[in-house]
Amino acid sequence: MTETEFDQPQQTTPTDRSSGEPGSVWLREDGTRSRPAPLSRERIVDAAVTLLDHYGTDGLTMRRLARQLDVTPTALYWHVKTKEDVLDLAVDRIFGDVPLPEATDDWHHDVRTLTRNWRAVMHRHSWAPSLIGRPMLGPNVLARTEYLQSALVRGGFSGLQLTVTTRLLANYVIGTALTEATWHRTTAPQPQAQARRRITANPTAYPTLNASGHLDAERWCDDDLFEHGLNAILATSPRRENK
Amino acid sequence: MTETEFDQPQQTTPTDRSSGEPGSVWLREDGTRSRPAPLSRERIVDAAVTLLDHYGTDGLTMRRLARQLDVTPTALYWHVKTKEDVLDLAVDRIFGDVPLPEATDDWHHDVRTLTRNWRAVMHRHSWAPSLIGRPMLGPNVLARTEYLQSALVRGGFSGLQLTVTTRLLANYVIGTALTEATWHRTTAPQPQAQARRRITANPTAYPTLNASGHLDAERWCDDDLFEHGLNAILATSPRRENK
DNA sequence: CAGGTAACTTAACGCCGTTAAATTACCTGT
DNA sequence: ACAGGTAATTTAACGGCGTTAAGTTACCTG
Repeated sequence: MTETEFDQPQQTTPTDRSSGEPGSVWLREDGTRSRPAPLSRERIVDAAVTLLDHYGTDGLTMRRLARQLDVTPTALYWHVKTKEDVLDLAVDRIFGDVPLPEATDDWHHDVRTLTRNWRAVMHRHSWAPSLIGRPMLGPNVLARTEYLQSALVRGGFSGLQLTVTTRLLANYVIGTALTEATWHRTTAPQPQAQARRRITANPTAYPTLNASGHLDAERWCDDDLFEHGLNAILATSPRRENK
Repeated sequence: MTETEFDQPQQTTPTDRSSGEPGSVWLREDGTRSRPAPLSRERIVDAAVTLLDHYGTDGLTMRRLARQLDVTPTALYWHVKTKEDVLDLAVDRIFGDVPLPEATDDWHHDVRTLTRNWRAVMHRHSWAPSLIGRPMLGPNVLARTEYLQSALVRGGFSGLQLTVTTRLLANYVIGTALTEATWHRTTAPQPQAQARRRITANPTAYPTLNASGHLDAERWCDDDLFEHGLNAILATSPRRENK
């Protein structure tokens, strides 16, 4: 970072601080990656995702983020208005990692592939699901919604049923990712064992849980359970055109 | 205000302090009831829920919590090991507010009522959904799961399908509550309008979203959408015994 | 080479969660 | 009645946090 003398591209700043026209933030498409390391919104978000993956939500700190970028904490505030911005951008960033498969004539397959990819990304960044509790309005999020709805339209959905099924699918994925991430992050076997003990200790209070094999966590894997739930949703198709 | 707790004397404490024997804190010998209002775990959780309802997740502070209880911040740490404990207890507390309706012979109706109540509680405490990203092992949470699964068993579910449908329903409710709480808490019309503008500005990027009426947020109310999604799930029953 | 602005640093404020030690309140046994 | 012990709370303090205001440097332009 010592060679700062000869770089002329000087991209226009991506920050519309405090009064710029909205949306200009997302529009930047410049490909000036010849720059060594001047610090930019993208680099900040990249580092943020790295830290989040590594240390979790509580582990992301403006100070730690700055240290990782060899910069003073306050330097971040030139490119970003607040820490919440960083989180919003990080969420949308990983949504951009969800591959949108090419649309086929089998819309069932398309929906399955999209939701599978979506859940996989959430699973890879287990901090993300609980952060979805914030306005999901980034371009990557919107692109995913667009893809999902277009597939459903191809499947014959429209009107009320289209909206219902879109939300049903999205909320199922989100809820699944949230609970799975929680359970997976609870590496400590202690609370799980405690809960199990509490259930088995009170067979009168939890008769069904004891009898249904709900406790055998390893009985079925999460992937299969998710897939079956997805099939159940898709079985409510308005028509039976494909497949 | 309303003392709805104090039952379930046999349940062991969900959090044991300092790796000691579990339950020592909760373990209430009947003789120690004479104290007027000294500060207890219950009072702490009550105040925490109040603060969360009023100020949101970020508004809950150990110091503010203590101030509300006319106590020094550090006094809380006698009854609670950490702030995370408070959050866990608060989540389980509001789960206790979900009424478990009396089981009827119409299991569809029972499931609908339970999930409706569940979603209503989440809607009343909009901070809760994003906090579900933590081990949900409290007694109230387990009671709700027990009720849901018993209803499904009555409906003829078993084995894999039972687990699949349980998760499908639970994750649908959780995801719905999370997204709805998010959207509802975003009182600021600015970001919503921004997103809408971005969608309408790029009709080629978001053709379906523009054509499907996805933008007309007021076209259908959330309650109806949730209910229809629920019906779609319940339509995948294994048998058609009731209704 | 002067000036202006973009990018970053220095310094500081107030709040946060949490610990350790000191202090008070309360019950019990003699 | 009083000594002693334990339960409950306070006093004091530490380090880290997000963020702001003001100062400083780097760099492009004229």
